[in-house]
Amino acid sequence: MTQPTAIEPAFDRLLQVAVEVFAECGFREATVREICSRANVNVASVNYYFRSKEALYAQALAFAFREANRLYPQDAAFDKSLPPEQRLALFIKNFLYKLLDDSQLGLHSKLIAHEIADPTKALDEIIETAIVPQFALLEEIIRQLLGSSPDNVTVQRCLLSIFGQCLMFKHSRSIIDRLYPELIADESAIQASAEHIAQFSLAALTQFALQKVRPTP
Amino acid sequence: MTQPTAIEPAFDRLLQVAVEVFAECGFREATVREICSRANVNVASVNYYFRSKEALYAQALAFAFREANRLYPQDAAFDKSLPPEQRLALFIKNFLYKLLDDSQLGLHSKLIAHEIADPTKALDEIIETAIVPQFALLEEIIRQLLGSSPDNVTVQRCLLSIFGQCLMFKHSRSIIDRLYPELIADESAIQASAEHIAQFSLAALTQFALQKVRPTP
DNA sequence: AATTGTTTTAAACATCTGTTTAATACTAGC
DNA sequence: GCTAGTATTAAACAGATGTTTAAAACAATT
Repeated sequence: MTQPTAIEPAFDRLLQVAVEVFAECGFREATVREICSRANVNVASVNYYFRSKEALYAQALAFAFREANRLYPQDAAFDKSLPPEQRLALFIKNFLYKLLDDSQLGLHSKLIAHEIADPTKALDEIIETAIVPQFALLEEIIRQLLGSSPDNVTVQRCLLSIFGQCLMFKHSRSIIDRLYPELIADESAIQASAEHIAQFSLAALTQFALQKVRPTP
Repeated sequence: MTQPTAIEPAFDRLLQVAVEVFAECGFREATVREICSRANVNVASVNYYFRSKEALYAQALAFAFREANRLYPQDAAFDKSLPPEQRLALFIKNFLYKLLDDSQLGLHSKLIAHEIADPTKALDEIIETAIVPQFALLEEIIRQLLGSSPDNVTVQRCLLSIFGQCLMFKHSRSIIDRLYPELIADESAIQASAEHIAQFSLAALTQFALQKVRPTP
């Protein structure tokens, strides 16, 4: 029971609870009163410590992202000395774990999911700080696997194919929960799902690489 | 300017506008007043013709689904006399077109997208009537391509891989609009994206089929 | 033309929203 | 112990929301 007691200052409690509530409800559905109630704090505190609900949201987003990147860094996939096949598998696994972590951390991806589905002003900054770097890393790995300088749109589409497979588990979670719950039942199931995506994508990419060299004989 | 004039009865105008507004805003964010305003109708009309906002939403959902299935039927992909490769390509193309159609129709997929991201009571019925049949059809095609009775989880994961690639264009539309707008710029770009997904998936599936026959030598 | 049933209307209702205010409680620093 | 700055509180504000009401307008039947 990590209940936010008075031992932590109200500011911190507020920020932490805000991450939770915004992750659950999204910006618009979340209410200041709910946040304050859970943090055992007066309604006026949000406007006292943060300027407004919107400002609190921005700070909560930034906080959640810092935490997520601290716990799920992509540095293994960044290692250029590894073979690209392994880097791809590492990238996908880490990304999926980050997405599906339902502990304190899963909140981060829930925040993004809400933000993507129903963008607020904060989306542009999120894209810059969180999404573009991930895209760039995966793009580099894909180029290594495709070889022989493929055209940009092909790389982009392959990138979306891979991200799409991963994000399916996040954005369509409500469907998977009802139709295929066993695919995300426990950690080993999640790992198996990650390995599937890696195999599936690798198979497609190597096939693409072959076709590139020997274009439709 | 297909502005809803008084020529159509208020009930129909209301239903039509409701689809639009719910598609734009989702159930919770949409307001009865906005719907009535756009339909040139008094606020009380929603509760007069439909019992409540929620009942209006349910009817709007059902209406949009009927329209979508009327304009984008999956009957070509259903044709069992076609080779599975072609059925897969047809399925993906039709599905993606349905998703990305921004005319009167795209509204249908926006409604689902909102519903999946932020489920209401209506989700269960949507899953039954709209999603399960699509899943079943694609599952049948996948089984045909994998051959030799693959285990269920493999089929399920492949299915999610394919749907995930398609849904990426819907659920992460806000990101694609900003980073890769050329991939959905016009009809030919969308068709090319559909063909990419089909090729990508087919490559992976045939590879999987080979591995199944000759398991990791 | 009067009566009936159906639509439409403006107004009000009750509740919830983010935000503000002004008073109170608390906590150093002298 | 008093004071200055900070933190917290209850109450109120102004606006929006879904819903209801009761009166008015309309249409069709007799």
